[in-house]
Amino acid sequence: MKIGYACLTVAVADTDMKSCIAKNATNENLKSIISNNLQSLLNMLIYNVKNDIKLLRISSDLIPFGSSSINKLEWQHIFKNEFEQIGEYIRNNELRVSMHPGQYTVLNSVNEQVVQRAVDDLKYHCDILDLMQMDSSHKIILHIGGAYNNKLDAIDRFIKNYTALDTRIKKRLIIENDDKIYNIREVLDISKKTSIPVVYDNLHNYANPYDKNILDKEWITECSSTWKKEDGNQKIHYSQQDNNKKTGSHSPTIHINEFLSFYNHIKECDTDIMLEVKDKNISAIKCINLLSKKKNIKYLEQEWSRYNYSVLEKSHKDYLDIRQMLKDKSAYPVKEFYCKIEDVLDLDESIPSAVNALQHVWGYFKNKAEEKEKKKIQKLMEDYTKGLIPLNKVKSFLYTLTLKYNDSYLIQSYFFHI
DNA sequence: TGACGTCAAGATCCG
DNA sequence: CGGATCTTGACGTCA
Repeated sequence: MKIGYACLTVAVADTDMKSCIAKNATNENLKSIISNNLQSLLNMLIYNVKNDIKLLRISSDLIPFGSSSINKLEWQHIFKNEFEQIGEYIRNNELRVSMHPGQYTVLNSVNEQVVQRAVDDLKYHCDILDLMQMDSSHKIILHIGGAYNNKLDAIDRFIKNYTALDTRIKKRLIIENDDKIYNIREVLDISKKTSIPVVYDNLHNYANPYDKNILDKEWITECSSTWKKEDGNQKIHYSQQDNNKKTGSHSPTIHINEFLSFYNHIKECDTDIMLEVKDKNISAIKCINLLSKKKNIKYLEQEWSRYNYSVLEKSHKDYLDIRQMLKDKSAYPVKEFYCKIEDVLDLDESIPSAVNALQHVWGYFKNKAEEKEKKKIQKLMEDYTKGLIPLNKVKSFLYTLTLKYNDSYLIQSYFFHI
């Protein structure tokens, strides 16, 4: 079983995807952006290997306007070697990658131009995986599309347009239930007619159920039979509801207890799990450590080095409690560790606690900072203490110092990002 | 015609 | 001038 995250990282250096707007899409500009993005992708994969993250969805933004005539660069040729190098790295490390055109790639549209653009977009996504020389277990996931007041016709159109696709695309394509239009029953029915593997998305099923009484596990089991040997291991999407937002909105982080009960419910299915969550790699590591057979406290210590200042920001007492929790080097209190962190991060802001954490972080710079930086942080801290400015003003200045002085400990800290 | 979702780029404002 | 903050872009469907 592999667990992964989608498209981008939080608190990982040199993994940013750059882009541009149409009017700036000159060959020169595109070349520099693509070069950056391929290097970022490789850095992301290297980070994933270091952190035991075996699954990644590659951002569709890898090549700006990749499926549009706006982009006239022959990027497939220019960056052939880079793609091959990335593919080799993926295979050598037994990673699995995927791509996912967004809601705006609509294969079953009533508008032929929209369909043509969707086909072009699928080609573009397929080109990337083909250039990396990835086998057909590395998938492209697609939504069914719109309903157009006539779902039966719309489904027929999907099947017809799917059937007309190149074989190289068809063997990568997989479909998922969405949160508004096509529920899992309908997607499975489409699969019956087309043999397309089905990805079950638990939150979409919650938002757009076929039958509320049918359990996740039952759907996942039914989906498993749509996956053939050459498709690789069955995949699902997993996310949790953000209770402060509308139904179907992804939670900021994966809550460990809720994940664990889901996992225990479906673990015999042994699927790969793509997490869809705001804090990306952070939740992936959390879930991986939770289920890891390695059970070595060094992994929790490493996580602690990333979370510690966020905890200190909320509560000095809880900071000490967690340090105590990690004292026994033969133990692996993974559940208690993450539950405690989730609880602490949920606490209300406390100005004295936050100031304490800010001063700790400032400690990394106070000897090398310039005079004007010393003055600025002093002013920011005073203003924050008086309640004149919000906390993130101070944190964002400390983050610019982190980047400027390139402090490797703070760069990997979650303090500036959660 | 705006909302939807998503992210970074671009534009603008501020000291 | 640099940095912070607000707005736009890019996509298609649906109310």
